[in-house]
Amino acid sequence: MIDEDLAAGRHTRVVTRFPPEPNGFLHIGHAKSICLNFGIALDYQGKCNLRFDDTNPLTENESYVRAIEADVRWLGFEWGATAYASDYFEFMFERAELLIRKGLAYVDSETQDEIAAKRGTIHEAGRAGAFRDRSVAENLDLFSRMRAGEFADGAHVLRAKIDLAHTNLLMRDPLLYRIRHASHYRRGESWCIYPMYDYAHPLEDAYEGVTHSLCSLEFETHRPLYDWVVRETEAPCRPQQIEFARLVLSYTVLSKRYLMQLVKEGHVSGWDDPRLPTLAGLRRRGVLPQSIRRFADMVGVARANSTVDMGKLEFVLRDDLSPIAPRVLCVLDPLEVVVTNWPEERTDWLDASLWPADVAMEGTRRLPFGRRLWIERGDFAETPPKGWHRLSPGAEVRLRHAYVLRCDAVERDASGAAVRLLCTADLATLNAAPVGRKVPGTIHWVAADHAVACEIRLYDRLFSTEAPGTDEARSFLTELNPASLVVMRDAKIEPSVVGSDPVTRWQFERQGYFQADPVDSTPSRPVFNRIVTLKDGWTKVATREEPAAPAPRAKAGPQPAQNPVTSSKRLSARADPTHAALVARGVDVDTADVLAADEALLAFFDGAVARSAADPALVARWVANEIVRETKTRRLADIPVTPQAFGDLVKLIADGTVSASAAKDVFARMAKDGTDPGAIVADAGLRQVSDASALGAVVDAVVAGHAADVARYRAGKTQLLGFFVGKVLQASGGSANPAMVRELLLARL
RNA sequence: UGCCGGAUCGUCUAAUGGCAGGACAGCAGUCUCUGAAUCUGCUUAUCAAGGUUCGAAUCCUUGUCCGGCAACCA
Repeated sequence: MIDEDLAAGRHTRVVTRFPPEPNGFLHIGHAKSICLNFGIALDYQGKCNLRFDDTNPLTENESYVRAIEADVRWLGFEWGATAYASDYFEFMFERAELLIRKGLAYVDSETQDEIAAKRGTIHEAGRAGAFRDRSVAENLDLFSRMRAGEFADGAHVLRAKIDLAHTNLLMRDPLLYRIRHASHYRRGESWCIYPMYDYAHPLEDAYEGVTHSLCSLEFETHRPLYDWVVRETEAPCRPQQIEFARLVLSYTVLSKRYLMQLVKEGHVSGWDDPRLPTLAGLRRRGVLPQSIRRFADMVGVARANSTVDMGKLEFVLRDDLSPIAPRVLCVLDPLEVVVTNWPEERTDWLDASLWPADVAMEGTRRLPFGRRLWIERGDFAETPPKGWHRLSPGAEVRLRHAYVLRCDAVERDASGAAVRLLCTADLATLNAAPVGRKVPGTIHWVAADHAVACEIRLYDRLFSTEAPGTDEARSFLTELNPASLVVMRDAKIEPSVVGSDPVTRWQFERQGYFQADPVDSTPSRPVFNRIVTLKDGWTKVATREEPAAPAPRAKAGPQPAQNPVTSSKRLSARADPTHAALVARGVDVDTADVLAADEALLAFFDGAVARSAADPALVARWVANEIVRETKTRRLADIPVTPQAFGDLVKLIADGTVSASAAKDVFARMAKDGTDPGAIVADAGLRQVSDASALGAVVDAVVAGHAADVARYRAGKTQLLGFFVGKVLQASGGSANPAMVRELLLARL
């Protein structure tokens, strides 16, 4: 779209903007918009402004401005000077006066309720209020007194004078300004009237020379108003509003209202709670900004509402972290192991690689090994399930980077729970495979005497349902995942990690990716946040014994065939004598439905038939397809094609001078500039070639030139026929007789 | 029920009227001192019915379903 605008000369450079309102924190949905806007600017070597849409003094403040700037910078984008809508108030005011002078805006002194009542409904037109026809002079006077502070809040508003009967409610004299005696965080008391979004936003864009104003789908119905403001205020440039679908992510919420409620009511620890999808939360959790950017790229931009699977984000997180996260050992839920064949006082320092073979990084650390160890409680099972690869009585596992260990005995507490494992290490297995047997599993561990106690915060999805907040019957709070935060206060980590650069993202082997909490972690009491888990193939296997998943939801079967006679629209159309007359002339009923429904179209058809002398059925088909398409974007009268010219075109088709596909190209040009069809055909060399030997040569050339594709076709990929037809048509400049080409190809292939 | 949008694998997203492709997820296998990663292979989609066309996800018609819109919020 932008390419088109540039090509058409509508713009010479691209300017976009990201326009947050400073009344909340940015979340990953905003990140999508930021990446889009800044990304387009980067792609086209244009620029993207960061502009605060601060036109409502009641909810906005400076701290949000700072937080938002920090978030955008963190994401990795740069901009010139930060812009503020509140800097344009004077400009907006002047343009409002211009509207008043043009008779396109007026001061309305009715109450909010009266205005709402008179706006009408989707079924009824609105009614004019008592003040709609005030004189320009009176409006100007009132408006300047509004600004001067002579009136109380709500006493007057400035409204655009557009159309109270407009089918789009937003066009029914929308409010432009309201009185608000409030202190603005930047302008203080200097203004007491504030512009509304629909008025302010287009002017902000125009003021900054924005070319493409990207916003979310719900503003679609605002576009006519946006265009109206740009046009009628005679704005310095003509920005174009383009809508796209906002991001919806499963298992979380992305609405300002919900996020605010979670924070205000203390369901989370603050805007930067690592469970929140806010950029502040994601950052504190340890997420890399590049992952957010990659995720934004991955989800794409479209105009269809959709919900992106949280799993996609998690994939990017893991994928970006794996190559940069050193691997270390940390036991979350410790269970004591005594290596009975290891001397009491002896500690060996083992060299252990920080990186797996598939990561192109090098480095090792010293890992202590002693008689007492911690292993993960979950890695031991008294009665192992089928397929268990870990420790159980009598069984062996590999201790990562160390020895193969066998469990000989289990010590239990009064309740029978295991409290200590007595094990034997096979001392011949350091950096060596055990002899005569396979040890299926490897587990992580930490030497008890050198372990550092730490706190681990395990974050999971904030909600346990896929689409929280969509069930009207209950509060979204009931959908919170009670296990979204699990704190392991007694975790043990290997000593090498302590004292490292706090921004390091670690992989705790077999657990996930972690980073020290930037707020709560101290050298004496390290605290780590889990960024994301590792993919877990075992729990999947272990839980698979459940009853078989329900059959995929039944695909909507074929809908019942339309019975033409049951469609009321068609029924009435067919009762029409015009319809009957068309059918009598040979036009098929479906096409007749289309023509009979529109008088202008019918007249056009008649004109074309008269000129072409061709079969009315053929003319009707071409009118019903080609002309009707053009009328989607403009009125029939605005199409520079006369019924006569169209009749000429159909004549060319009817007598075989041009093929149907060439005729479409011809029509496209006619529709653009009204050129005579005969001239186009001559000019572009579209006269249909039906000479078998001439076409045969072209077909042979194409077949010879695409040997690989020919082989695929012969191997059964018959869909390629269309590809070959296309190639031949292309080679002939669009003049070949397609039906004949097809025949020839079929014979050759 | 007025206006405006939208509909392609389970999910997200591509395809000047010419090979329905990619990613995630899933499945199977490979490998493994991380049940991770890697590697290999596989399954799965054009909302429906008509029409136009040599050829339709794409154009036309009708219908179905979904979303948005009636704040002195943005």
